Amino acid sequence: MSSSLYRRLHNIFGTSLPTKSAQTCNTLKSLPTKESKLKELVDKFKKSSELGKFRSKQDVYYSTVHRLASAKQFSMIEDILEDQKKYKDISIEGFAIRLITLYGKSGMLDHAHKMFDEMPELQCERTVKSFNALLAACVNSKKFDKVEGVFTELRAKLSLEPNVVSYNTVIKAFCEMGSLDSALSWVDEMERNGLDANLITYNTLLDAFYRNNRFLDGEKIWAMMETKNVVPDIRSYNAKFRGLVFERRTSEAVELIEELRTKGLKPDVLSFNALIKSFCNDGNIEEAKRWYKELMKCKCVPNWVTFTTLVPFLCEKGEFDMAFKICKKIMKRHYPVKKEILQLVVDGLVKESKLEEATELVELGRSNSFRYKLELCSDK
DNA sequence: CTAGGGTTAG
Repeated sequence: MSSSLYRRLHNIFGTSLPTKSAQTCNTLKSLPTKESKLKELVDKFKKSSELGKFRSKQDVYYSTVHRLASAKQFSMIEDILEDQKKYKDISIEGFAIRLITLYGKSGMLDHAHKMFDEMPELQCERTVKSFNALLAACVNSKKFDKVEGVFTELRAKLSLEPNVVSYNTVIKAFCEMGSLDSALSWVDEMERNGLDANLITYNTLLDAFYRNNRFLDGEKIWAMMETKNVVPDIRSYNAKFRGLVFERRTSEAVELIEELRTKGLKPDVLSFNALIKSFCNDGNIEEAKRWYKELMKCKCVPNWVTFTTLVPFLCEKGEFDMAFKICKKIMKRHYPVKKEILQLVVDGLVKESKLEEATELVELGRSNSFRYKLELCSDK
């Protein structure tokens, strides 16, 4: 192998020493730290918030807060969200809900709760929707054990009537805690209050039961749906696929594809991923490949999971050409890719002296890092 | 603008 290719392969996987120029950069220039860059972002965000049009862009709020949360800059999140309370929008419930949701997704449940408590003094009406946003904030912040308390306390104190969404959120919390039987008893509770479980309720339960390897109970939920005339959708089927794959019942998974098709549903990426995984488990590469092709034929988009299940298996079987093709497809969609898997493919291609392909993958890997796009002040 | 359900991880 040429030495320059070798060096490039090692650079991309980070196993070589930093280059001279990088060292110089770090020592002499003292690059702006991540925090100071984010601080800049915070200031820009607060300045932009003065514009009413900016405040209506909720996706910018979500992406900015998400970026700060993944950098663990929680005080910056507090900074930009508390700053929003001075605008008249805060008396619109939808805007307050946005802040509650953002705090919840950032794991800041106390802040979400405080926001909810402050709504009356901010002249903002509270309905069951903001109540539900607070319940969801418990779930999103993974403080699942807080849900029940918030539910009972607020129902008593504010005499808000919970609806299906409220119950579904509580049920989700119990599912996440693995308390599946409590989740079921909340379905009863909800029905005692005159509310019917809907498709979302059932899908939440199906997902939890099959995921916890309680296949027979999953089947019981499925039967309940039928008696209540709730029509399963592709998510219901995908939950069942997970159960079948876990139980290594590959042929039944194949039959399930046929079944959902007769019901007028279309399998999606998750369905195909399940089939691919099942055949990989069985060591059946031909069928795994066939289902990948079927996925492509159905105009589904292979994703991170497709990649992670299929590519290592292809490498194991020495099918580096197909592994290469799939890697290219995935990386062009800018999914962050596990570099250990990429390494397997590159090693295989190098072993087969397919240096051009190996180089191409390495180059793609270099540009594969996730890029954050944000256009602040784009509406000035 | 407004609340609830899917694989990873950003």
